[in-house]
Formats: sequence, structure tokens, C-alpha cells
Amino acid sequence: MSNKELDLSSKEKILNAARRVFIRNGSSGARMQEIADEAGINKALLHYYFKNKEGLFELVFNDAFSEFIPKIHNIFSGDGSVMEKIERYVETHLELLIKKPDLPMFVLNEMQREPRTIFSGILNKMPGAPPFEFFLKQIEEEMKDGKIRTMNPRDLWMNVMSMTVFPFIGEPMLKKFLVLNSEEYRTLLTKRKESILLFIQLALLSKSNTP
Amino acid sequence: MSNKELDLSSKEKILNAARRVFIRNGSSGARMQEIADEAGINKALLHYYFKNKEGLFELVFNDAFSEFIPKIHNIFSGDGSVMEKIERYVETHLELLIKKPDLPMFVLNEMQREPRTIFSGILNKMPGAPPFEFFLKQIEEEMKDGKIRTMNPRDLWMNVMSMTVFPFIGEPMLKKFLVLNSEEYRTLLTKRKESILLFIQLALLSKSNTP
DNA sequence: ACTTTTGTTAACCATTTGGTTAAAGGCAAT
DNA sequence: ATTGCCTTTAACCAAATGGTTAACAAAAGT
Repeated sequence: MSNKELDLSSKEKILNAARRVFIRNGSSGARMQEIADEAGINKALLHYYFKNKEGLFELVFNDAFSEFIPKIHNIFSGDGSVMEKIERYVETHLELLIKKPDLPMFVLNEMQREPRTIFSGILNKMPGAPPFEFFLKQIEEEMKDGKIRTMNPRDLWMNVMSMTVFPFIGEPMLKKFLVLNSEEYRTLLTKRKESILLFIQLALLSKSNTP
Repeated sequence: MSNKELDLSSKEKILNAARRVFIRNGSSGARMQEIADEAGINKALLHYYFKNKEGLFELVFNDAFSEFIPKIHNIFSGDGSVMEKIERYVETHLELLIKKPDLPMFVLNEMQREPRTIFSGILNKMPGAPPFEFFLKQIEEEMKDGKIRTMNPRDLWMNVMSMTVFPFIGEPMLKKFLVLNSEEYRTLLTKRKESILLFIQLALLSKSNTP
């Protein structure tokens, strides 16, 4: 239990501890006793406030999306050119990722394991097809109009998300490949926005030189 | 136990089962009994051939790198321009990833949890700094010579790896964003090589149009 | 043939782990 | 003070889990 939490309600202390432990150890690696210890309360109190491990996990997992989803929804439902939306997405997501760098590993790992019934509830809170479908069409339009270079819109979008998120998931591997220590790596991440957007602009807006 | 394994030695059957179970459930989610069942042998036999869970995990984990590391080492120690090396990397890695799509999630997830002592052994089998450092210098050279566009070499390399690996880790999320079902997604992945390389070539070789 | 070594199993064990219980504190309303 | 309600805890429990044992089966060596 961190010092700042001393005056929080027990329920809050538990939730915060659960968040840390689940994110650190994963759903199956997390121990209820460890959560209780880290919250500074008795283990029985976990079950007083929350049904069971699964229930506590669901809350933590759902909460992991709480900031992300509305912001994303906002960006892709709103106005703006493709490039503007990409810029806003990269900026917004990077900001979240730097605040909570271990969230995507946690989320994607748990999602891959079991397409739980749980997820039906959560993923339906996701923007769902409409805004994304619209964005993909918007990309096609701009390509047809010659505003950006023509390519598979889904590949473009896959590239944007990959360059944004992967550095936070592949850190241990990338550090090796880039010959950087943790501090240098973190510094690199803080300058990541400009670097991603430059790369995308070059691919989408420059005059082709290749066959 | 799959049909093809009926005539393998028990040790091999165990290793194969362990691979599947560890990759499916992670180190902490895997159960020795599940491995035994999936191998079609008695649980005690696990401990006859392998010291314990940790030891079995190590073997599986190490083996996950066995194909990757020498191929990578080969590419980056060999001759060729930056663009040629990138092409060979993307092609080689994609080929491995399509064969074993769930390996990067497994590996990166386990690496992030604990910088285990185990890893010292494995990661030292990694090419280590030398070939990567050389490649980064080679990138700088070619940039200085105007052969490819100038940017932070590490950002470039981060982008290349991200676009290659992330689609295999972020599948559940990307499927939502791209409005694709599993089959369509897999089809997209098979055409991924050309799409990544096009994107990189545009960014590195085209004439700039932007401020 | 028989002895030794290797492979395999059912039964067992100790510990861990998620979860419960019953009792005790704390505290506001009466 | 007493009642009743919410909070918190120590002790406890049953199931799951990693690992061991001792006996049995199958090869291999002689």
C-alpha cells in the first residue's frame, strides 16, 4: 500500500492493490493474499467487498478501458481529415500509454487467453464497427481524391496502431535490438509522437520514388 | 495429444504438450496435470524426465527463440544495404510468425513479468549488441550518404519491428478496429510483407512533400 | 534364464490457494 | 448505556496443485 493511499476507503485500497497485482502477475498469477497484503487489509475483507477473484478481475479489466474507449470514440466519430485523426489518435494513445505503460500487455494478454464471456460486456462498450467502418471509408475517399497515397486502408491503420502500441509491449526485446538501457529507452518513447507522425506523413504524403 | 504424436518418445510428447500448454496458459496458468493429460502420460513421468515445472518451462521458453535468433543474427551480420536487410528481416520474421502466431505474446509476456535469472542464459544467446550496433551505424551511414531519408535510426528500426510483430500480438484489438472476422484477418496477414515494405520504402526513399 | 537398468503408473503427501465463518470492533441512532 | 448496523479480523476449510514414493512393467545386458 503506497503512502498516498492511507486515507482511502478499504474498498478503494483493495481496488488499487488488485489493479497493481493483476497487471503485474496476470489473472492466473495473481494471488488474493498478495492483493490483501498490498492493500494492507485482511483477506476476508476482499470477499466482503467483492464476490470473488473473477469478479475483482473483471472490475480491474473493464476499468483498463475506461479512459481509452471514450477518447477513441471521440476521435473517430468527430470531424477532421484522415491525417488529422491519425495525429489525434497517436497523440492521445501515446499520452495514455506513457501514463500506464503496462496496460496494453495486460489487456491483450488476457484477451488472447480466453474470449471470455466477460469480454462480451466490455467489448460492446468498445466503439464497435460504426465509427471504425466510417473511418476506413474516409481513408478510401481521400485516397481516391488523391489527398493521400493509395494503399490498403486496413494496412495503413494497422501500421499506425502497431507503431504506437508495440514499443510498450515489446520493450524487453526492443531494448536489446536498439542497444539501449531502460532510461535511454524511456527517453526515446517521449519523443515517439513526432517520429511516428513523420514516418506516416512520409508514407502518405510524399512523392513516390519507387516502382 | 494429437494423432501425429502417437509414436513419438514420451519425452518428446511431454515437451510438445508442455509447449502447447505453456503458450496457451502462460507460466503461472499452466498446470502440470494438464500437460500430462495432453501428452497422454502419467503426471509422475513429467518429473522423471524433467526436474520440475520451472525447468520444463525454461526448456519451452528457450526453444521459442531457437529458430529466431540464428536467422536474425545471420541477416544483420551479413552483407547488404539497409533496405535489403530490412526486407530480409521482415520476410524472415513474418514467415516464422505465421507458422507460430502466438509465440511473441508468450515470449514478451513472460519476459516482462520477471527479468528472471533464466533469461540471462537465453538472452545471451541473442545476437547481443555487436550486430545490432553495426546495423544502426550502417543506417546512419546511408542516411549521411543520402541513400535513405534521415531520421532517428532507432525510431526507424522500432517502426519496422512494430509493424511486423504487433499484428500477431494485438489481433483481438485490431480485429475490432479493422472490422474483420478471424478469417479475413488471417488473409490480411498473409499479404502483410508487401504492405510493410511498401510503407517503409515510401518513408525512406520517396521525395519529401512535407515541411 | 536372470539380473540390471530404464520407463511408467497409482497412490500419496505437503503446501498453496480461493473462499467461509464466527466473533469482535467501531459507530451512529435511540 | 443499549441497540443495531456496518466493518474488520483470526481461524478455519476444502479443493487444487506441484511433487514424491514405491511398486510394477518392459527392455537391455549378461
